[in-house]
Amino acid sequence: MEIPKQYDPKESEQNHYERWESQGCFAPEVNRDENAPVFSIAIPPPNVTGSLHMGHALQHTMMDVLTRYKRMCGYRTLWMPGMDHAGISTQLMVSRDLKKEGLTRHDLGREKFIERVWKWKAESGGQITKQMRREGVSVDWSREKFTMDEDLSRAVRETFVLLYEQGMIYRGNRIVNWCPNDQTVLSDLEVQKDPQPGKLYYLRYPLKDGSGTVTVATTRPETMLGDTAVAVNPNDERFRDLVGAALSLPLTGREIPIIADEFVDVEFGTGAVKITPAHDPNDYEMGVRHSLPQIVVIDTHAKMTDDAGAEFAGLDRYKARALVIEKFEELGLLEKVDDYEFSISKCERCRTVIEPLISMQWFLRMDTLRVLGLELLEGFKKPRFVPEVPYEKVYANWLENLRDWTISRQLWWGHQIPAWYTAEGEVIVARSAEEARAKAGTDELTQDPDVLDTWFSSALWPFSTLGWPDETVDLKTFYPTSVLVTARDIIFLWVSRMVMMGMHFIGNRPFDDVFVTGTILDKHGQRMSKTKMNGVDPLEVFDKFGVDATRLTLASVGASDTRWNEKQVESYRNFANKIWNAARFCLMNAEGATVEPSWHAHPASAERLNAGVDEHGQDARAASLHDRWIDSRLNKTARDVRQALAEYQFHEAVQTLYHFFWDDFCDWYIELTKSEVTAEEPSPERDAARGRLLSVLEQALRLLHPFMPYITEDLWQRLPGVGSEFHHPAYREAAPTIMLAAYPEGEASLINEDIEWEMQALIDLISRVRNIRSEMNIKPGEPVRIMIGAPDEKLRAVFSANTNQIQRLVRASEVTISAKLEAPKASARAVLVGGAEVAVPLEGLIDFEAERNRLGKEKEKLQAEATKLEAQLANPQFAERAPAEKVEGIRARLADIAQRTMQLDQTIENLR
RNA sequence: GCCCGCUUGGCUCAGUGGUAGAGCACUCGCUUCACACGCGAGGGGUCAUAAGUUCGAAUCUUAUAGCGGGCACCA
Repeated sequence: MEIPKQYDPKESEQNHYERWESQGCFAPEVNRDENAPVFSIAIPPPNVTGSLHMGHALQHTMMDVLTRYKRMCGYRTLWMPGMDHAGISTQLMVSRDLKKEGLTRHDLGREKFIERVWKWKAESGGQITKQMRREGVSVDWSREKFTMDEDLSRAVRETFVLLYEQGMIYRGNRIVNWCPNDQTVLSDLEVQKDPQPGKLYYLRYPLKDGSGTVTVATTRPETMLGDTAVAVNPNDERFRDLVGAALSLPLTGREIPIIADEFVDVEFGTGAVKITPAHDPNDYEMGVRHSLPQIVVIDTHAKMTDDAGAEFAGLDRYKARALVIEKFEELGLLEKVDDYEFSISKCERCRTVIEPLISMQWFLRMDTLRVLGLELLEGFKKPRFVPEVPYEKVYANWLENLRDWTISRQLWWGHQIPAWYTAEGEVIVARSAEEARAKAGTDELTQDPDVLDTWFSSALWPFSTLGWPDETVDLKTFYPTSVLVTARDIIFLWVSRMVMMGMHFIGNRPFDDVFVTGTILDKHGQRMSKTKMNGVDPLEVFDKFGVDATRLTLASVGASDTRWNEKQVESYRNFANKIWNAARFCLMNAEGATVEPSWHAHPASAERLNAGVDEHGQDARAASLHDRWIDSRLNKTARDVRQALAEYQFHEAVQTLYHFFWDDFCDWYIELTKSEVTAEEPSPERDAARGRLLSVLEQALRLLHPFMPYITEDLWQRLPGVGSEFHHPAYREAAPTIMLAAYPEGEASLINEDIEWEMQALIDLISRVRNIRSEMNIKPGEPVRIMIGAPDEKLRAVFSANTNQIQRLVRASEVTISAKLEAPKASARAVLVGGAEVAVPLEGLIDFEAERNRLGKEKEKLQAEATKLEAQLANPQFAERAPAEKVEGIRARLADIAQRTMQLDQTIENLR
């Protein structure tokens, strides 16, 4: 069999995904066990306009690891894919295309425009789904959803109608965040505060009676044209006598009162605040409290209205600002202008400065909904946030302070609000136009032109995708989902809303756990963003290092933020290559052997392997130390990986697998089994060793598969003897694939600490001798004799059973083992565990002084440790209060050090 | 302003109340019949600073500094 020396990720990435998908391996129906436990994930639907970025790749990797792992464990597994219609983004993107043709959406009209958007979606939308296939995600594409699909739209209308009927949705004239560029209202969460240097203007308002002026401070002088009061704190001595007095508002000739309100901060500015109820959220509230009139002076295009006065009408808000200041200066009413840094609200999408406006919009009342979320959290600890700190607190805190949600948007692309108006202005909310006409008793209806906030439909995602409002099998089976994997920036925008909607409509949480991933930063620690152009394209990383290596890198990010480090991907690329070459070795020596499906699950295997050391080497088939050792290590690895994944410790799982495969399997097991496996002549022993090697590899590939789907499948398919009988029992009928193989159990009975201790003694021996070779500058090809002294009988047995291996791994010509070491004076020595010693006779090669120094250094190290331990032991309170096992451990360690030190002393003395 | 997180070898990061870990980088030696994307052997950190709790703290508490993030109605 020809296998190249270097792993080519592209080839295996091309060869398996299509087969997995077309054979239905991703669909839960592949599982034929009716009683199988269920695992489900709803993907955070990417925007239809989007393309794959690191954040997606990160989340998708984690979700895929979990999904593939659970599937291999026999769960009925559904990872639901889909996309979000992304109202504003998509509308803007299509509008931009139109602009190139010199058109606006208004030229086309609503219907044609929407047709155009659908056309765009069919042609170039959803690029990301192709890119996701490259990632290897095991989502069930046969169930793919889009938030604007008819069934999901129906769910949206249903929820809207129900919420309206329940009095939770209302329409009202409120102050809202308005984007003058996008020409739509935005929710609080779509607005970003940007700190900016600006000016604080101090304006004088004359008292009507001419007895003086009151100075107010403002960052937005143009809004003074809409002022309807000046407010002071009722406890402010300075203004006590002025409350109730009238001011003459400059430039307008209007008369406005001075009112008292607790809200006013005595410390800030002058202590007197101008109140513009129509153009500031706080002023709006205060206006409502004091029944102040609302004068609209800025329109939806951020231009001044006629009510701003003839001089200002039609001016842009910033031009108006300059003019207001100019006028105040002329009138001698501009007291001063200070430099001032403050936060300005901007549209998250287009960065235009938000204009607070009073506008008729639809709102969703949050008072009862947020209580549902809080009760679920406080009463049932659901969802469980991982990591719990800080997200649970942040989430709870946000729910506590939640305000009503502005759900209408002045867009065309989205779910049009299912509300109709009669000629008389009566509001009819219905599931369809027919229902509305029936309810209204007339055909003369106009539907509300607005659409719903994109996040409204996203909030329904975990159940709308499963068929709600119908009571489908999918809904019953897969809701609540098992876990939500997401970035922290949409905890409020999305996570909390899914919880509230899920509780309200299904009466149950949408997911058990929320795993919040870290963020991948650029190498300077900055967030990756389009505007900064500092993003790393995952597809380029795939091309350069392979998908599997990238996935390992991403899985290692876990829950904390990490700077992008290409070196790390490179090292995992090397790991993939290591796997490739280990398998290459196994396959090059596979003749006469096959993988045994029952190898690890065989009822007798544990018994057989733990039958005890066969000191006579009678059972050549399975009694070797390294065979039983790799078994123990493999099962411990499986156990640890399972545990790590249960706690979403992806990094831990990757580390465990990496070190098992590279250190245990490649560096030791393959090396120790090589002499058996590479024997020239066929023999039952050789073929048995080959079979064991292949079986360990096969198990290791299964362990790695959730993280590295491509290379593991590629290699697994090449193993002699693999088939559907390797599958988890739930998948026996499916065509052979590693993705349906049973995930190794991590059987406790196969984890054997005695065996691991024995193997560790062997590893130590080999390492110490190699160290001597290296330190003594013995040429790699030069054979040495080694002499081992071991008073412990068990250790002697371990070493004698492995003399061949020792010879091979340290290039020894001869290995002698005795209870007491009697080596020539001219030897380099090392002290081992259990009072054992090793000596390498080096006639003529050894510099006695250098060797004494080398041993002296080792002794110093031991002494330093002993000093610390003794001090600890000498403390009477330590012996008294520390747990007995700790004290015992330290005593034992000290005894060991004492023995080694004594042996070192003797050795050093002998070298004189 | 309030809240939170981070600060561990040159770099990127794990970790933990009881003898400091990995990968990369570095040093030395190797084309040893799976792999130079490799093999073997090494060097390197008083775990930001200070005080406290404890028999014992890098790990818990508090304060400080630097960095990062979230929230907030300061005109």
